[in-house]
Amino acid sequence: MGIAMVILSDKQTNFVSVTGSSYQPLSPTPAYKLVADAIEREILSGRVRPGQAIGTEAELVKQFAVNRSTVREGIRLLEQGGLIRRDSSRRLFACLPRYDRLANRISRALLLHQVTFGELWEATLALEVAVAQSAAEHATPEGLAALEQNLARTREALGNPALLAKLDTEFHALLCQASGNRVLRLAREPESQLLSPTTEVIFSKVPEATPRLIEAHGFIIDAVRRHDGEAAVLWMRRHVKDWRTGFVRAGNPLDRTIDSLYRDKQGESPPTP
Amino acid sequence: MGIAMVILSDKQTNFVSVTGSSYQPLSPTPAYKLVADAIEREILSGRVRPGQAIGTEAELVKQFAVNRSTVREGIRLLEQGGLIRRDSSRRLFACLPRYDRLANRISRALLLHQVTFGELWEATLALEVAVAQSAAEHATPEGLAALEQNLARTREALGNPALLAKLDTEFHALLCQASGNRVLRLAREPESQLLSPTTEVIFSKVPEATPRLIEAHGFIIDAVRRHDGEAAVLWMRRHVKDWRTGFVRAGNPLDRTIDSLYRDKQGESPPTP
DNA sequence: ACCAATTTGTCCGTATGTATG
DNA sequence: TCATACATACGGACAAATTGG
Repeated sequence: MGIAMVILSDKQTNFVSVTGSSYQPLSPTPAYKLVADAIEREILSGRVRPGQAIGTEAELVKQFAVNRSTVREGIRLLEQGGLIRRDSSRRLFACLPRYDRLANRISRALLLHQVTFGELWEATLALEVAVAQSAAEHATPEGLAALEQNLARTREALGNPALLAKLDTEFHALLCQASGNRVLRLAREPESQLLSPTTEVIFSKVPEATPRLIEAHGFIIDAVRRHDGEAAVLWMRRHVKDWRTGFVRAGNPLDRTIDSLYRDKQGESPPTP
Repeated sequence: MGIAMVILSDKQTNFVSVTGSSYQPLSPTPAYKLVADAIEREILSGRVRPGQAIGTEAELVKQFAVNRSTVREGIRLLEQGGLIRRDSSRRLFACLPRYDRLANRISRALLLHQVTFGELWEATLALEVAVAQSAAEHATPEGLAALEQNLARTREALGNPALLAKLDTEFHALLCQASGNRVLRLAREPESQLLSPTTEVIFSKVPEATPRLIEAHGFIIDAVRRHDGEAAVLWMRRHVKDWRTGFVRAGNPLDRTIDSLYRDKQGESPPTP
């Protein structure tokens, strides 16, 4: 019922009385957006915690005194934004926006903006180096174990480009997880999504890439184990640069757009939610 | 009309005939989502270029053979996702997802995930250093002029924390623009949004921060002018570290959550679209 | 395991005000 | 001025799922 008050007061500000006689409409916000905003405020302000239930549609209809379709339009806005979710029983819950959904959006946007491999690589270098540094500072034994297991599996994947690419992507994700930095995790996800298809091509076209990858991953793990940030950064930098070299050796120019890479692999569609 | 075919064939795959007698429903995708997906495919595949017009609602109704409400639900999904837009005449156009909208989403998510200043700072350091490097390599005279103008205005803003914070934020945005790397631009935007309120606090509580900021900005501009990436990186690193120091001097622990900072400044609401 | 009430998903038709040409 | 198209909102219908006995 608190929500209803909010929206009603908002509605009143849609019109401002002007001294004298007339009224001036002030960008009358649509009702469905007022509904969405009111609920969003509840969540962002912390009055409704993630995981906590929002009322049923019927309740919201009563509280806001609007039609169910209107409530549903507002809800759809928030659902699309990842702020609320429906569980199996389809009741509404506040929730934390999921990383992968956000990352998907960003990947899609970068594709449409026709960013080049070079731009993507530059950002990746910066982020991966930061991840290496942070992982060396914060890694736990469990994180290290996961990395070592990944390396072991990589050693057994020689000659299997698809699997190698998958394991390489996983290695960097695990390293970032070990760093415990959620901002880095969200920032590197889109780049990772977009670049993984290039990795496979490199492994199939540039044979020497595989041993160098295994060497680099091994040294990075060693550095992380010793909490030696400098060494981790050094090897990570080398590793990421190697991979740019591989991309060029595979016959691609650095200013090739990422979406042209996807367009070539006809079957594979770009990241879709 | 090509779109209509797509959706019709999709509809048929909702039901799969099983050898013998019965039919098995296969997660019947709602009609409005089929509409949205069909249009999204057109855009992502490049068959519809950003800026190009989509049909009117009535045309889509005919093509998909569904009710207008259904078309509108689908359209709203894409509009919310930033893939299509309406111009002044309300006709539908494909468009490039806007950076600031995406960045807003991410900022909101990071807030809700209760990331700490430390996490944010770590990512910012990495990205800003990369920006400095890239800007030194790619900056044009126009980009440099904009940076210099920003610096001049900063020198005149002494003692005005709010304006200083605004100009500092602008400086880093301009530098990133000068680098010409759109991936970096999108990656650093959310961090920038979330951290700008902390900047203001620092300037008001830590007097020595202002001259150090002006000094650093000046040296960064010099380095960029000389295309001296190393110097640009050096000064940027110093600058970003300074700012962490300022945050601590202002009395905050590094593991303070960002949303707690926003909650304190009651008036200022967190980033809303 | 069955039934009845509730809730949600989906879709349709209509109405009103507004912007466009 | 008028016709058209659009945004918004409402009301309702029916199917399917969920809940609570």
